[in-house]
Amino acid sequence: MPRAATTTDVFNAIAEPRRRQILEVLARRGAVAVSALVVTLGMSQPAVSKHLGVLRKVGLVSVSKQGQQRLYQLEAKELKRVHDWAKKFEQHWSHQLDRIKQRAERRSRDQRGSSN
Amino acid sequence: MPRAATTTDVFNAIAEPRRRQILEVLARRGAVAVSALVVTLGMSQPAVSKHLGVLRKVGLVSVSKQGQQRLYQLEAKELKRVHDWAKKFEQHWSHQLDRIKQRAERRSRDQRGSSN
DNA sequence: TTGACACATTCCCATATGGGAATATAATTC
DNA sequence: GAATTATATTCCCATATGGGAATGTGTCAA
Repeated sequence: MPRAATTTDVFNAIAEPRRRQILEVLARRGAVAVSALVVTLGMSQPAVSKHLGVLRKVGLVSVSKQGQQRLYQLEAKELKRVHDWAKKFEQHWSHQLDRIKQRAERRSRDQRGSSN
Repeated sequence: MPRAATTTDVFNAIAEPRRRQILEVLARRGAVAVSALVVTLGMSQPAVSKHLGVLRKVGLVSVSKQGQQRLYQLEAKELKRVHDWAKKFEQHWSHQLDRIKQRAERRSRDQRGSSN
């Protein structure tokens, strides 16, 4: 079995850094035309269109026509799914950070006065 | 340029559903041996080992030896990066949900009494 | 030493990729 | 209609994939 298609789901779609970049631009600027993305990202137009196609297939962006332009817009609710998934692990990373902090504190305490 | 390697970063690593599953199991059960994962996930042992290799390369898990077993453990701080990235878009999805709610409320208000 | 076990690695293959180049399509202007 | 502009699609290719099968490696036990 080969790697799953990038259009399989949000997780596969956002694996590509260029596509994450596109989402970030859309988040900042609202509805953006393809040509504007081409300029902003310094990519070829076909490359941008293909990435947008992937993002669209997984529901991360939506399009609307305006004259001969296509305005792409972020559909953030799909990103909430990523957020929610990662959030499951929240207590784990905060616990681990706690442990690191505790160890650091213990070390500095031990250094200040090992005779205590 | 082909697709980036799965070991490139956390985003590429978690694109694979099996690997997300593995992380979830590790989150629930702490330090887990490979053979236990094989049973739990119903995958072949080489498949599990390969996925663990990917997760390890991007720092999502760590290993420790115990006899002939290898115990794998979640390193959650790398997942925090995913969480933080997605969180950037938080206001977007909550705003969008707000707009949906507002529209729904307006509809029901209009239906209850268009004469008001 | 010889097995037996736990795990990692290698070899294989069908398949999807991202990007460039070229081309197609659609809307606008003249 | 013809030329122009904005975008999408197609064709190409080097490359990485996930899984199965087979094999390698390290550790324990007798």
